[in-house]
Amino acid sequence: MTKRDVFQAIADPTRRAIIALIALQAMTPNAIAENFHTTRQAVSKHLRILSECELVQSEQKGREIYYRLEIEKMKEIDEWLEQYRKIWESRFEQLDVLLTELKEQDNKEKMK
Amino acid sequence: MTKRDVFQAIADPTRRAIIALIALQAMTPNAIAENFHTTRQAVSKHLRILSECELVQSEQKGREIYYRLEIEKMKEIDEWLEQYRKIWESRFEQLDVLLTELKEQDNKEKMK
DNA sequence: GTCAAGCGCAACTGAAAGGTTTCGCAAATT
DNA sequence: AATTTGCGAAACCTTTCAGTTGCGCTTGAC
Repeated sequence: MTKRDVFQAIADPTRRAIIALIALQAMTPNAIAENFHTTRQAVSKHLRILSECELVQSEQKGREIYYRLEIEKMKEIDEWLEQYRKIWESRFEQLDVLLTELKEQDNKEKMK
Repeated sequence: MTKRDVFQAIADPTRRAIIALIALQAMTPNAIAENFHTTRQAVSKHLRILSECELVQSEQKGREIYYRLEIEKMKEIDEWLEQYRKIWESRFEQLDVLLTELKEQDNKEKMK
């Protein structure tokens, strides 16, 4: 019900571990819980939070429920990061220009 | 003192706004607070959290303290995202292959 | 039909988070 | 020297969160 946030979802280390776990193949809550030192219910709660922000989707198979990562949603984080990537890339370019200039200067020195 | 996490730091929307604000130029707590509907003290608390995980660095100038974004630290998020970026890029390639095949098939149809 | 397995949901608990208010300190202003 | 300004830290309050326990529902096995 509460509007969940992707950033809030990935804030918890257990949830990031769950994401990593189901990234390649869908898993059931029990199977996920076996990988941690928590109960199935705790995992279930995390899965609910991940579902609410659409980072995860579930599919019922008999009495089992498989959860899989909605990788598209991860792009949202990537998009947010993009603005800062631009900054550090531009700084790197500036550094690169600086290094190139220094190199050229150094070469001129050697030519003398 | 408490070991802070970058992911926890960016979980709060106010902190993300602060990050965006000081990304291009360092600012004082008061100047930052003017942009939000909170007190300087609240901003100060956020800055402390951002400092603890080294996302932000401060520099004293007289009685003012300027906070600037440590953009290098943002790469940590990018690195975490990298593993998932690989996944969605590989899926895109697979889709691309599929589309190409469909196109070729379509061309063959037209040749008839 | 009976029983076990696999779940989600609700209630409870302790800890942490975000915000406000108050205080004290240091640097600039007068 | 006295005052103002800019700040962090501590105390406090309220809300949220992560985890446990207990319960009830549905599905599959016997």
